[in-house]
Formats: sequence, C-alpha cells, structure tokens
Amino acid sequence: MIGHIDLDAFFARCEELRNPELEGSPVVICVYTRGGDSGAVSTSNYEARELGIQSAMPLSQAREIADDETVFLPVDHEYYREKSREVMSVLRSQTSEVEEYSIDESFFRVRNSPETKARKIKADIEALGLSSSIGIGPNKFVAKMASEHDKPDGLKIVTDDEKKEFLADKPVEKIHGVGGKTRDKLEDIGVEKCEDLRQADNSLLVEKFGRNKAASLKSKSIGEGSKDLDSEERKQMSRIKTMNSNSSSYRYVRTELRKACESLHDRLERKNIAFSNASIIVIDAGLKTHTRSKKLKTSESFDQLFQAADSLLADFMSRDIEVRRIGARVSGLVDTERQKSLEAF
DNA sequence: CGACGTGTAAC
DNA sequence: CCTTTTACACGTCG
Repeated sequence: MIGHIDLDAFFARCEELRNPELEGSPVVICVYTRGGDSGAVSTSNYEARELGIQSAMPLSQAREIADDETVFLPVDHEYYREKSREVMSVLRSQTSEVEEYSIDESFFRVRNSPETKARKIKADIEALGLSSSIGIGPNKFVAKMASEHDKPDGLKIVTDDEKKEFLADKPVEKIHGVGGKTRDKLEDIGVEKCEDLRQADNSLLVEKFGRNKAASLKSKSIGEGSKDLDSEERKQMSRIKTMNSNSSSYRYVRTELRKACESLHDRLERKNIAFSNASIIVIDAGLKTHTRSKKLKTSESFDQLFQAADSLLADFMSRDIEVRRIGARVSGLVDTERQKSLEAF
C-alpha cells in the first residue's frame, strides 16, 4: 500500500515551536508585499482557521476578520525547510521508499502492518514537536484523500475493498486536481459528490472536459490511482516579484526583471543547473498572467538568462500594459555536474 | 510534430 | 482586496 503524510498547519506550527507563547492564539503566516501594504495568507493555524482565516486569502481580508489575539508573522522559508529536513529524515529512517511531494507532504510505500507503521511515524514526528496526519490506501490518490479525512492529528487506513464507499459521499472538490472551475462545471451537470461523478454520463463528461480529463475524473471517482513513487527531478524553476508599484515603463520593469533573474540565477548556480528555455512571467494590474518564452542553446550564465528575458520583455512591453508583478522562469534543466561526468565518460 | 501561450490546480 | 512556485493539459500555429 501507499502512505501519505501531511504536516498539520506546518508553517504556523514551526513558529509556535520557536516561540511557545504563540500557542493557543490564532497565528497567520503571511507573504508581505509592498512594504506590508499588500499580501496574502500563506498558512494559518487551526485557531485562526476557526476565525475563517484561510490560505491564499488577501491579507486585507484576514485583518478584517482577525481578533485582537491574532498574531501575524512573515514567512521564514529557510527555517521551515530546516524543520522539513528533520521530518523527512525521520520518515526515511522508517521507510526507504519515499517521494517528497512538497515541503510538508510525502508519499511512502507501506509493505506490511500499516497501522503500526503509521503510529510509529506519527510518534517520531511528534517527538520533534510537530503534528501530522497520515492516510494509507491502495494508491497515492486514495492515500491523500485518507490523510485529508481526519486531520489534524489523523490516521486513516482505507483498503482496496473500502475505497469506493470511502469516496462516495466526498464532495468532488476534495479530489486532487479538482479546483473551483472544475467543481462549477461539474455542478452544472448535477455532479457534487464522488458518487455522482461515478454515475455521471460519460459522453456528457467528455463534452464538458474533453476525453482525457473526463477519463481521469471517472477513474478518480472510484479510487483508481498510481502506486509509483515519482522521481523528484525538477523540470523548471522560476522567480517572480510583486513590484512596489505598478508600472508601464519598460525601463522600470526591466530593472525589476533583472533582480528576479539575479535571484533565479543564484539558485541555478547553487544547484549547478543549466537551462535551455527562458521565459518571462508578467502579471498585469488586472491580475491577468502573460508568459513569453524562447528556446535557447543550453546556457548557464546570468547574461544569457537576462539577455533572453530582457528581449522577451522589450517585445512584450511594446504594447501599453500596466505591470503589477514580473518574473523569470527557466526550463529544459540540465544538471551540469552530471553532464560533466557524462562527458568525461 | 515542436514551440509557444493560456488556463487550471496544488502547495 | 489578490503571494509564490511548480506541473501539466490543451489549443494554436507554422
């Protein structure tokens, strides 16, 4: 079977750990932009969720519904990354086959006694001061649905025989890959629960979503999914920044783009990664996203990155557009270390 | 068929 | 009012 582990309110819990006085109060971890004037909620602890403060909520809105006990803190990724590494190494000491899915989630293979294994992992993580929810199922999709099922501090095992019933009454938006848009379209055709989806007319689904997505939705409705633990090779890397004020000046946006490229290139350099595609990401004042990209010969220098990005920007800014956020992205990634050892061979 | 841009989704 | 980073599917165009 496959297990899925999810750390409960991870960023907020990390902050509580280094400052226990926070415990019991609503805690909101924030991404601040424009000197704190603007921003969004990254994570909140369960006390803050009680107040209705959710991930991705605009900070202005979170401030409105907060009480005077509520503590707002800036994200500290480096610190959470450190804690995450501790957790992942505990997990790897318990199970050898692990797929780190994000900073606070992993899949792992379970060969026998799932409940004992899960309890052991949860206890080890608790010893680090963290709370986790574990789901175990016949594949990754069901495992993830199971870990979601009774968090926080949850443990849910769903067997192959149980999976259909387990999913039946779950709302479709709980399905990984179904967000707001897909939920609305499903609602249009009277599909609200997984059970409705299982019984839905195939040709109607194909009409709404196309053949591939229709098939994928159907298979999820009955709890089918992959058991493979995927490689963690990164396929792209990007850096995007909200500018201090919106601008339609190419000269100004260009200096911000340069900063994004510098920061992106630092990360590429640290990890010895070359790239063969460069893009810019522009988010306009209306929050609409635009991307422009071009294929390059395999490159690794900052100049190659910035020159490519800048030429895309010059082209894009020739029309009149008010820019809010600007960023750069690279793909076609190549590990230069491995590349060198291959060439030597 | 490959390159490119957009939309959707998740963390 | 509205962050950041990654992935993938799909449509279009040449």
